[in-house]
Amino acid sequence: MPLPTETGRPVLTTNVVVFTLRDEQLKLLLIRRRNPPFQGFWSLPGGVVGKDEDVEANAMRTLEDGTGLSGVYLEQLYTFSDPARDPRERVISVAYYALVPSKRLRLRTDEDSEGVGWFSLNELPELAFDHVQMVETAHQRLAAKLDYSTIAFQFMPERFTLSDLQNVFQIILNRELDKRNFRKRMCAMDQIRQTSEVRKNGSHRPARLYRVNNPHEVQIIK
Amino acid sequence: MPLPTETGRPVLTTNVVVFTLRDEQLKLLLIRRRNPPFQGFWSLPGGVVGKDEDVEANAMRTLEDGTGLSGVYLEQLYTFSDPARDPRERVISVAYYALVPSKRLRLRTDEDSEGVGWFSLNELPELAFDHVQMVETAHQRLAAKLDYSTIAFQFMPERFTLSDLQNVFQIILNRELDKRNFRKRMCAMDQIRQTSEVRKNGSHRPARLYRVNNPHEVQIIK
DNA sequence: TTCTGTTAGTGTTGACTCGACACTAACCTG
DNA sequence: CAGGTTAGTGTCGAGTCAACACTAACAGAA
Repeated sequence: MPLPTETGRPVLTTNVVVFTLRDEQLKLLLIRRRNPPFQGFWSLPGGVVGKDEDVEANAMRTLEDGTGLSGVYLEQLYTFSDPARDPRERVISVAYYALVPSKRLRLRTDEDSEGVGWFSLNELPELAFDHVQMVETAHQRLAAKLDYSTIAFQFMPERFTLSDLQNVFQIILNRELDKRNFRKRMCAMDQIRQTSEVRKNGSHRPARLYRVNNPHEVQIIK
Repeated sequence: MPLPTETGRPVLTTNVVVFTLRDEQLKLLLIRRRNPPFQGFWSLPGGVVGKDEDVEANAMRTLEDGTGLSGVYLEQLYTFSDPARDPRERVISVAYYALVPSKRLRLRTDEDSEGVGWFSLNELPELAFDHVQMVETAHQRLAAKLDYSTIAFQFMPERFTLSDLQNVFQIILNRELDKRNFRKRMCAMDQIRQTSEVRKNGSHRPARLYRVNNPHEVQIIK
């Protein structure tokens, strides 16, 4: 299999679906396109992979440019390769998705003026290219992984309450969960530990704070 | 995001992990490399994606070249992009895996002389590039999907016995299963139907033949 | 014809998992 | 101190899952 000459090679890009939780909603990071095609449309952050650049490293860099964060959870999602997905010419995109705890994001209100914004999954604008498909695929994967991995903890700050955690699950799965069963399940899987601290949060009983045992690992359970 | 000039683009290829079941073993298709690098090593079939070619179509074509079969189950596995995975220059590979029923393959004994062969997963030769990693990833995915999809039926011929089917599961999972529980599970999921035929196979009770309800679909169950 | 070897085919039970369900505890505010 | 709000806790029934042993049907040999 001889390698082809440099002409005739498709363009390789990455895109990253960056999820976070804010205001009781699952949100994702979008960038407004300044140039054609799809000028003015919102799109997923992404970049062109250089000849000697690792694809995942490219996605990570894209993510850091968009959020200012490093060291967050990043996973390859799917490679999108429809020949017509970019009207200009053949562009193949390796899509990733990332989870960031909202506490680590600095909140900016003037995001839109910079052409960067966080959008609720329910209220997405029309997206450029095949990015809707990427978002749907990422959401499905995320919801599926809640069940059989410890991925949900990637959204959590260092200390959190069980109610916080339940909220995360409910938002991603888009349904309510039973409080007692949820707490039983979480404790049974032995991935979080009580701290000695509580959080006083208003005019009601304070909540015990927990922390994740291995915050930087995502384990497959079941 | 302006597209890069044609120089500086990485090469894009596909590789396909083609599984079949033969002689009570899970086997996969390998090709002996005629040229450097890794000259003389066995490797997964693959091809270079042309500028205007769909990646999946390329993988499908690769599969047809290797097996003479079309219309078999093919699924994207992962995109491998380590900058050092090809010693020549930057080559990115979108890996797929495929399942073919052995009944549909014409069996050739002189395969090795053609530089093409079926190898048991337990007795793989040293493989070129990062193809071992592709094989392992594919095997894991396959085993996982047995549990929550109807993928196993892709290995079955049109008519088969429950013992045949149990064998397929046992070989892929590499452990024995309980006959009665297995049969209960298979019948319960309502994906196969009895035929009126039986297979007389030797000096013992003949076995009822079954067929798959939707042979061309792989459904997610659970 | 009968006996033997071989694979096909069939149900029950106990352990465990999972979801439904309601009340008390602790704090703040007025 | 009464009322409002969130935190925190256990039981029971249903369903699922794994373990387990014997009979049925055929071919070939005696």
